[in-house]
Amino acid sequence: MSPTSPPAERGDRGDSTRRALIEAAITEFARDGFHAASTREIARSAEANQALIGYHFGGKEGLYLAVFQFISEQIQARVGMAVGPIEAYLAELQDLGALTMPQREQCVALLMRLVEGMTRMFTDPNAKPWAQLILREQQSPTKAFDILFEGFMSRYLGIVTQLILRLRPELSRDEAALSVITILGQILVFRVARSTLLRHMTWPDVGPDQVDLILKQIKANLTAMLHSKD
Amino acid sequence: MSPTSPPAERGDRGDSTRRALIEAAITEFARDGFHAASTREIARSAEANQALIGYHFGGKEGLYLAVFQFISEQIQARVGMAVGPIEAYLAELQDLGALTMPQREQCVALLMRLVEGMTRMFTDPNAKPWAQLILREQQSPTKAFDILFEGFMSRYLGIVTQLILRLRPELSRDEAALSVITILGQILVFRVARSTLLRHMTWPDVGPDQVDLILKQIKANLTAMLHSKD
DNA sequence: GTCTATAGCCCGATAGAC
DNA sequence: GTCTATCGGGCTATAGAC
Repeated sequence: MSPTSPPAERGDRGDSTRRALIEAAITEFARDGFHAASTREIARSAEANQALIGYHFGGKEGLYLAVFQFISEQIQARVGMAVGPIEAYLAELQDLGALTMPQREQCVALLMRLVEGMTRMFTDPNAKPWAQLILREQQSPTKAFDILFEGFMSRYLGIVTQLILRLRPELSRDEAALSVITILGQILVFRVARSTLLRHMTWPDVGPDQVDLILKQIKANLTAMLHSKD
Repeated sequence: MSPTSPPAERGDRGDSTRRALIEAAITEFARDGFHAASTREIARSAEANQALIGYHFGGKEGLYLAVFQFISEQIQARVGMAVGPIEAYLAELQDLGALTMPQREQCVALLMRLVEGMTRMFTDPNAKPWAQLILREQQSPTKAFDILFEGFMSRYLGIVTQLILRLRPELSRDEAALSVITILGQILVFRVARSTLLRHMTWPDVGPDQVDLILKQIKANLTAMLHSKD
């Protein structure tokens, strides 16, 4: 079955244990990283036996990878749904030349929706552990990073880049790709530099009202970037 | 003298040991975080005795804080130099109304220089351990984050915000402050999402040529933001 | 598939000689 | 200030009963 299947048998019991261990592990690994998490604490939090980590995942590292596999699947289910239709739409436009005005507006709308979705995902308090794990993995990538990149990042960045290229055809592929990274930066910063954000803005927290302000700012920047004449 | 002085005596020997331990600790703490670093390994790398960490810094945590004190001072020496004169210039402009064209151009030039300095600092391979430590501290801030924020972040963000406010007087203080965060994001992303960057751009590494491209992109975005009419 | 028990290792802190 | 030696504890992995 899946590459992380237990060596023997199938059954609800084992599955629910695996699931509980993964969910507990997400919290623990996110808190202070791989090394700071202990398998004892994960097992306690999952109300499972510590030895089962070895049995189901081969060890602490196997559990870590299973966590990323799980997260990647969850995000694909959440974001990937929107990506497919856009890829189809872009393929449709492919052979055509310059965009008509309605097509252009449609592309802008799609771009905004993608950016909004990603921003909401990264600012959602429920996704905090995911975000922390992903960010940590970026700075010293292990095999887990490949799972993430292949799982959803690659596709997401790809369609955003294509949309930018459509909207600013004078850009080279590299210029468009680089501008996508700066857009990503404007989204990530609200998770990455959260402490700086709160202190600089003197916000008590990032709640729904703050997310609205953040989205307004990012969208305004994006609009400005799309109208830029350099 | 300094708050982290050893409890007794003064001398070159102790100072150089302290310094060696701090520099070794920067590397070790940066690698995989506070918990993964071991005092034994730090001492070995500093060619000092492990027990001296307790003597000079009170323990592992004291050494961690001393590392951030050191980094904060280094960055202040590097960035702070530029900040003082700009603060003075902004104070000069304070009572005046709308900017004249040459004043406006001067403000844009100062802003660009600040952004370029920060970008170069964060992309400099030598600063990689600093950047890693700073970023980790943001996500689960300890006392060390206060050292950083008070040490240089606060002043830097303050003058950038003031420059933006001068250049776009129609913005509220909060709008200007938020746009500064998105600028910060465009700089940080090249460190934070380094793995994604390399894979997405298919760059082998971030060298001087890539930094030039990055700067060009960030400056173009900034220009677009400053000319935005919303 | 789940459990207990433990082997074997590395850790941070510190007492005490110099 | 620097060193050696060690204490006490937490860790992962695993053997073996059920």
